[in-house]
Amino acid sequence: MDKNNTDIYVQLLKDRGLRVTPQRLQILKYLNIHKNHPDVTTIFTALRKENPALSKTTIYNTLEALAEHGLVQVLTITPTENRFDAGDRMHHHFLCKHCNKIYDIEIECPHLNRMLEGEFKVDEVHGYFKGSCPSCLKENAKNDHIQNKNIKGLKKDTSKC
Amino acid sequence: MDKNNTDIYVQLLKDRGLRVTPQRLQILKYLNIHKNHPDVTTIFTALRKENPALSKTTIYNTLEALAEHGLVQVLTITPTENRFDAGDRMHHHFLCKHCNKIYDIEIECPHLNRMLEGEFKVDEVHGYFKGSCPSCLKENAKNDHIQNKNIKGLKKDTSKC
DNA sequence: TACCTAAGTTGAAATGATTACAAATCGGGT
DNA sequence: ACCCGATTTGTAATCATTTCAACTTAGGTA
Ligand SMILES: [Mn+2]
Ligand SMILES: [Mn+2]
Ligand SMILES: [Zn+2]
Ligand SMILES: [Zn+2]
Repeated sequence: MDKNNTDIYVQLLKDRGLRVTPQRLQILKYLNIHKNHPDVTTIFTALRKENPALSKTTIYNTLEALAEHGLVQVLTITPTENRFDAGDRMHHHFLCKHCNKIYDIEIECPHLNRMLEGEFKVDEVHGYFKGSCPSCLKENAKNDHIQNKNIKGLKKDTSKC
Repeated sequence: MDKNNTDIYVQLLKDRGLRVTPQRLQILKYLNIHKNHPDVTTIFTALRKENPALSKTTIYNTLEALAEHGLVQVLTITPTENRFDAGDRMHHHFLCKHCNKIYDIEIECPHLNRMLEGEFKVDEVHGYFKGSCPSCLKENAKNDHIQNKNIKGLKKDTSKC
């Protein structure tokens, strides 16, 4: 449960028959501590500080291996780059199209049972919302007061609950 | 209702204050006829045949404009390229990770009301499932019989209903 | 109808994410 | 300590998307 303790990550890898390497431990630990859904470049830039020899290719290779074994999730919520999340617990996500931040959304979902009339074999379930986050809405309201300049695509929501 | 009649697309554009251009009509009609969630290159390759001067940049520009006005949806279901869908009716999608096909999934979803405790302004709701489609499952079973070679990541689903 | 201009289109070049590949290194079993 | 297949690394493709400036056009106006 101690996210800073390397031993648990060693065990997670061993349990899955994956070799234990410093890079895998590094990346696994990073994702479990930083729950802000980083992209490859963000992870790379951060981890390179403690390990200057780290290669970006390793980040790609490692994330692919970890994802294949259910240790990380790949979020395809952005139109451009993949974002990553530790663990395999399904939960919903909200992407703010202004600041590009991804928020965890904890709501009930009847689709979690991962079955679709038995015809498809479902490995992953993703629930994505996109729009404007509270912080950007607030920022926009402030600017509106000063100047009549709206954030692109930011209009009043007229849907009723 | 006649997907081949250009007039309805002209009207859709005019209703939104968008200029009516042959390229926009072409793309709009294409997406309304081909409901297989194509990517930019697929659209480009297809439309180029009837209009050799068409530019890929125009596909990007047009899709962006149409998406902004709710005439098309951008699906970020694949890790690599964006896929597109006509209209703005929300529905779920299934991505087969073997053949890369995207299926429409018609199921009830309680999140369609597009509100999240009033804190976020939700513009889009996406429900994505990923796994193996019936066709690929069948194909895989056949090959398994001949040779003991499994499609990568294709394991038995043990979830109960 | 002829004209004007902002909006749209085009193609080439830049950018950025991801993949391919081959050589160097390393984990873990003997 | 040794060995070998797995992993890491750096470089060079590849591929989707964006930028940009010149050219063209849709649609409003006289
Ligand atoms: Mn998350
Ligand atoms: Mn669809
Ligand atoms: Zn935001
Ligand atoms: Zn398939």
